[in-house]
Amino acid sequence: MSKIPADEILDRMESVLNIASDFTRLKIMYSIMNEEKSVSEIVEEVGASQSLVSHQLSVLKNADLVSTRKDGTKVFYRLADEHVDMLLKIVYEHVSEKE
Amino acid sequence: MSKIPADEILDRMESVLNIASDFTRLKIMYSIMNEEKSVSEIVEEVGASQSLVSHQLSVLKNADLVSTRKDGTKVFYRLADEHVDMLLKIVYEHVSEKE
DNA sequence: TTGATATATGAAGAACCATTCATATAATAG
DNA sequence: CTATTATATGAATGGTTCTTCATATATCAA
Repeated sequence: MSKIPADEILDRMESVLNIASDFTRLKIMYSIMNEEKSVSEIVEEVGASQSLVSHQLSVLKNADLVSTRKDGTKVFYRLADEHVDMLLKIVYEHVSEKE
Repeated sequence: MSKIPADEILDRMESVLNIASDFTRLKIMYSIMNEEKSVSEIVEEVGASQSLVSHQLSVLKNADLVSTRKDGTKVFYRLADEHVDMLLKIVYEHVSEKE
């Protein structure tokens, strides 16, 4: 009989899920799943415009789904923690199991 | 070096995440997390209008996040599978760990 | 059939968001 | 300092969606 969480928690959950639920952002998260990458590397791998990738990286950063490291003119992004990995894996499994 | 999944998979992942990312739908999913409930029970526990709950239940159903059982005039809803549970738990943990 | 209860649905409006385009900032090399 | 490379950001737009209101359908009792 698990109670419904407090509104504040639900709001934060809604925010995280909503931010994860975007085609470009999903691609970005997969791109940096196992190794950090610079913005330009992500742009190339994801195949979206520099502006769009940068916008979406800032959205992901604000939601604490990714974190950054700066080195010279480059900024390297990586997934924030293992929850993000697990989130992607579970959803991947869920949609893969449908016939 | 996990590759980015195919567009079709990403589309489905986007859809599942997007549908999970709603305040009312999160409340509904928590409401039926451990036991199936009828629509009217869900309406009462969630504290939203009958119309809104019904609309959102149909959204959840179409996305295969919940499944149903009919008994007389009542319709009982439950979470579709253990992935939905896990999804909620992981996101809950993620947002709870922030200071 | 009539009434009551349970659930579903169509339409409409307000709010929100992804993407593009143009431009700005930052860091480094020469 | 200037040029270049790397990244970020503001504005605008087109599209989407949550919610409400009103109404419809369905099941059962009497």
